[in-house]
Amino acid sequence: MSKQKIVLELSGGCCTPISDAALDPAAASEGATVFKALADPVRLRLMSVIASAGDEVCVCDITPLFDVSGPTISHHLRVLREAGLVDCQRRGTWVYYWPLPERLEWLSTLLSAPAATRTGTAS
Amino acid sequence: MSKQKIVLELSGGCCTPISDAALDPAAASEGATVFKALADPVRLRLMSVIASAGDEVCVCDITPLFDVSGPTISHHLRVLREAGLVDCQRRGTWVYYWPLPERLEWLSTLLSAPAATRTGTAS
DNA sequence: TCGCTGATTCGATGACTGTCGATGCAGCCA
DNA sequence: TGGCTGCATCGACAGTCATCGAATCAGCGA
Repeated sequence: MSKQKIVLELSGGCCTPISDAALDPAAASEGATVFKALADPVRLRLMSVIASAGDEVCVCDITPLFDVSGPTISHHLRVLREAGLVDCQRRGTWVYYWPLPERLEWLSTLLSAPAATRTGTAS
Repeated sequence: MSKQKIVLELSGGCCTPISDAALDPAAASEGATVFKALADPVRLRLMSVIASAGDEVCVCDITPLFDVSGPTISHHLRVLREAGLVDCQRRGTWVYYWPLPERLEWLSTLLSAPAATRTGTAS
């Protein structure tokens, strides 16, 4: 749970018709949403901080690492949360965040073999 | 640097300071740029079409697959090109695009183990 | 209960981005 | 050479996003 191994392989198929192997628009839209969540330096670092911690991280430990205001951090964390990349829980005064690795794995799959997602991408 | 199979581990240690394992801002900025290039449904499908073809693809074969105008396709292709995800060459009347897998591999690395990039990109 | 701290939400704003039509450039063919 | 086709670039515009300060909510301790 706090440690996982990811093995991925790039596939370089050579004979599949492009219109057949390509991502369908629905999967592309969902994928783009998740990529968009990581398409910001602050959010990418946030994700990195949370993921590399291996365990849950308190917001109060995250905020001082960045040069933006608290509300901005909160906004970015929400984007990551809505993208399914992290989840959080309030415990007393503090709020803790932890990564959801499945989503990252799904992204890796999308990157390595876009065609593979055609058969099952229902969220 | 260009391996075809990637095996990585998220650091599950309980004692690593998060600020130590996290992506440095420079790497985060570069990563965000590439993610941003994929953070659009049209571009993600474009990338998928080009990557899944396994070979170079003519723009004239790409354009009819999408519901946007030619200039828009051209714009998105340029974004992918500037992100280092694809490259192109004019051959006679037509322009051909092909994928640059190294960049996708680099992204996969970033996704699987953000901390791993410290050894290569730390200032 | 009251005040304090931590985190989120709200509203506003400046900057960026996706899209289009018009235009320009490169190459082919009659 | 002149006309045609394919693709890129330009300029404009509407929509989205990152960011902030102010306000609000949740929980703790005196």
